[in-house]
Amino acid sequence: MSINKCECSNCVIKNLFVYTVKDSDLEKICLNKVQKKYKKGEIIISSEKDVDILLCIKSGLAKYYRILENNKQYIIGLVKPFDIITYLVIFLQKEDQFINIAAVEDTEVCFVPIKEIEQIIRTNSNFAIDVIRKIVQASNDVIKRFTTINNKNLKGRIAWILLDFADNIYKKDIFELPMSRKEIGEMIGMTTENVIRTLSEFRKEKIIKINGKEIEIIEKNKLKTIAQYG
Amino acid sequence: MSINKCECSNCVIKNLFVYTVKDSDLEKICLNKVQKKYKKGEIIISSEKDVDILLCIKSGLAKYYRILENNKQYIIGLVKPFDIITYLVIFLQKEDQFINIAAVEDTEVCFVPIKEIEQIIRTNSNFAIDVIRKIVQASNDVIKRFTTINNKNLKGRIAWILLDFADNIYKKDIFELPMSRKEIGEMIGMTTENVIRTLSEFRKEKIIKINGKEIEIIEKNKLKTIAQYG
DNA sequence: CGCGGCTTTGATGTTCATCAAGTAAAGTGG
DNA sequence: CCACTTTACTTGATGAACATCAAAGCCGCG
Repeated sequence: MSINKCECSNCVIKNLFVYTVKDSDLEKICLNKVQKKYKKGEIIISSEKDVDILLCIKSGLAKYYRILENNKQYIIGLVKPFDIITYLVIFLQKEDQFINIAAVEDTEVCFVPIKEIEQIIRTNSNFAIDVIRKIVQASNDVIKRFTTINNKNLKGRIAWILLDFADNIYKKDIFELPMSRKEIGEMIGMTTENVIRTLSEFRKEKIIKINGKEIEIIEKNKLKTIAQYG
Repeated sequence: MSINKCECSNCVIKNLFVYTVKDSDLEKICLNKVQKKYKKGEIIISSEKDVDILLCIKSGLAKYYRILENNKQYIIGLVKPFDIITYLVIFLQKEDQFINIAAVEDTEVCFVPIKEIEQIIRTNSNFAIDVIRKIVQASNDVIKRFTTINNKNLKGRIAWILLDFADNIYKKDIFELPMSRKEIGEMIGMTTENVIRTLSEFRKEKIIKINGKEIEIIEKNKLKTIAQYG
């Protein structure tokens, strides 16, 4: 992890803060924000600490997850560049906070102290409404993913997540899987062996090509059908 | 469904609106709120309509659920008296809104137009922060439930939900199950037959007594163990 | 009184987790 | 840089957990 003050003039984050934020507020945010780099695997937010920052991804990929009693990870979702990843955790009491966030790829994030954000919420009502909107949206995304995945068999789950990577994360039909087979299993509720087995089946059926971490989707329509009816 | 203006002087809802709400705001809320009664099974919020109200349960019990492509219900959670049940849906665009809410028991709810709430959010920053806090809390509850349930086997799931009814909903170890075996299955991801089978096993092992919809928990500690390790 | 939905139990088969064992890849320390 | 260790990946065999199918009793309701 390394810390740098960032160059606000060309900051990608600015575009994120909705137009409801006044220029003067933006200045304040930018003055106090800090940019950090995390290597693949490093923990960004731990469930053991208070979350006193709003955290936005500039590049890379992160996962948010829960550690269960049996010490297994349950990956709740991924967070990609330009997402603000601590929305679902802000203003939570420390004792209620069970979510961890870690870098899945090398990741650059931008910190803004919650105090700053709270100040803007308090003085700019448009921003307050907008924050609520975004939190509700994020929460609904999670609920939708869970209810979707839980109703699919193993083939359906793998098909679904491959399409998710292709369409929502990488916007390409050929991409490097950012996570291990184990982590994929932890995200869609299946064992490592079955993740591998199912990927292999898709390869044998020539629906995808596999080269280590690289996946190429060949027959997207078949994949869609499997994702839908599987 | 029947509509009545309610008696605000003895309104249980008042106590819900956090102390951050000024008396004058409370007046405004109370002037515009409407109380409705729903019979068991009636739909309170449909995913096909914009949600323009904040909705609080005064008595009874409601479920929020998604209808999946295969036309099955997925029950995301239950909402009990004094909970505000539309937090997770407010300010969502109609096209993103997939959650339905229906009465599980005869239910009395209190409506406040979102416009009113928005007005208070805009003028009372403490209230705005408090709304965010509550939304985040509600969203975390859902995530926690999903990740917990998904990691349990069938016995563990039934044990867990029985304890949930006893400890969080009814606060008694003897209670009437508010829902059918089918609905319970739809909430914890198992078939109706297996809900019944598992309940029967618990009965045979004398962990619970069953009399139709009435459940009495006899061996709570055993149930807790099963819920934890199952 | 009869119909449809809810409940219950048993029998059967499929899906999936677990176990085992081996190969490949990626870190690690001398 | 190479031997070493660990971690990730892969395939097959086995059994357990769970869904599905079937059949019958029960209850509420028009």
